[in-house]
Amino acid sequence: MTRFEEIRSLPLFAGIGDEAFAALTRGAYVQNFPPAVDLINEGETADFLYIVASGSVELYAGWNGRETSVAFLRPYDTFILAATIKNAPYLMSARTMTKSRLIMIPSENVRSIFETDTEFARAIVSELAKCYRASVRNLKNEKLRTAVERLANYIVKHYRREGEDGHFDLPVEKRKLAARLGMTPENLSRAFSALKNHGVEVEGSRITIREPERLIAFAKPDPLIDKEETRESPRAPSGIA
Amino acid sequence: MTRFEEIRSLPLFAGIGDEAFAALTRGAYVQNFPPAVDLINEGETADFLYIVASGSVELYAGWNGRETSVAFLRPYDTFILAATIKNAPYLMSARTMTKSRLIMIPSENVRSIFETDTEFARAIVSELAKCYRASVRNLKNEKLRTAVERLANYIVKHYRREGEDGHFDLPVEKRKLAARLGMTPENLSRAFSALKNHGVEVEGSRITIREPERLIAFAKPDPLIDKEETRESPRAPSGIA
DNA sequence: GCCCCTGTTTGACAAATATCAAGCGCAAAA
DNA sequence: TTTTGCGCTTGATATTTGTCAAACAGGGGC
Repeated sequence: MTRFEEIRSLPLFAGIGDEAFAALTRGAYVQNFPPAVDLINEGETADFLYIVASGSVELYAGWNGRETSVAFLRPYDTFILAATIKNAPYLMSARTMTKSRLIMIPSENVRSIFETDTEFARAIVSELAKCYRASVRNLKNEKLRTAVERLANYIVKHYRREGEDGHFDLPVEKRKLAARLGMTPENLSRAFSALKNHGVEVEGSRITIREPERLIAFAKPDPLIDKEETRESPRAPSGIA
Repeated sequence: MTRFEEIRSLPLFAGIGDEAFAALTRGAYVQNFPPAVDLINEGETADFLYIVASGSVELYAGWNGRETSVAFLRPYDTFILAATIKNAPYLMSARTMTKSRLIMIPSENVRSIFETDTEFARAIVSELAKCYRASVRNLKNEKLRTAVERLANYIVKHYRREGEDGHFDLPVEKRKLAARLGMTPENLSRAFSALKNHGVEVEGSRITIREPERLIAFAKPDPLIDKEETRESPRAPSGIA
């Protein structure tokens, strides 16, 4: 029994042995953070692999005075895995969005247990592939869709996730959502207005989908862009012999 | 000695044993393709891992009648690694750009050798991390920069790669470059014009950088967006004790 | 050498998105 | 309750990017 019991059963660790898990968490931290705390900055080198145990974390990046959000993370997402593995500088910064509990595992441990534990190696690869594919989806979303279309698909995704009873609350400030969707807050405001014509109503952070069919007809969600992937790699295609 | 001698020394295979390499290439193909041949389509499932042995390949994706280029590959890039590992559908399509020779390794082999060969596992992870990071750079480039800025940085990158003697030839059609940089051909044309004010001259596919300092001052290249990464993961930070 | 095809450029215009400034509204602090 | 602050919205406008159509240019086949 360790401080890290809560992550022991995560897909990333479920398959590995007790000694390997102990070695992995040696020198690891569990730490609580208030909202809006900077965790890492792009350009720094990767000393830890992070796991979100509770709360939420924003990955973002900047250039030439501009800034954009790349991802919103929830339990039990990991971040900075690629930089950890390559022992390379972070490409993104991270900050807490809400009060959060994070688990920090020394990069060195990740690299060395990777060598000795095949199950862990497989889990790492699967997690990495998941992150990579998420990034490709993100890129397609950005390059192939307009701002209104991105918002429409964001709403469809949450509509499906949070029960399809026709409404949900935005989990983040609108300004952050705007950055995540690659637009300005003003433009997001107008995009919400535009979606009134497609059966969406907004009141503060409460989103009501009056006519799901119309919204979906407009958004044209595509599994190759919008589907959320699990970390677990299927050993065989499900459903097909 | 096998048909696959030419890839035996690639970083991806260099560290693995002869038997493992033989097992990996069992059932593999080397195949020549003319230009503009469709290789795979997004949504299909991954039967092979591809390696570009010669020529060049375009990764692209479409949605709702639109299409965009995601990457241009050269020897000895791999593609579709993440889908191979997760046994999941491709998120991108691929076609040859020029006459190309491709090596195709059955996904099943990749997955099974991954289990038994630690060196191969490490190489796979490193390759995957490289692709992931490239995708993040791609996304930052797209979200943080205007069309003209993306073009300027593209030129700076090639200026540095192809010898800094002040000129180089575009390796692809302008229409494809436009798609890669996330704009229309017409807009690319105008972006080239705009760069005349920053020391760049264009004549057909010949790019001449008259005033590199001015171009670079405008482009503001950033290693966290524009640097090209090697697949090899450093075992320790170089230069620092 | 000439023609045709295709890719590129240019121009005029429209749509999408950003910017700047002001006003609004709600919630926390006084 | 009132005030204040901050995030959000709205309006006016500028910039960026896309669309459509036409002109242009160069290379391959005849």
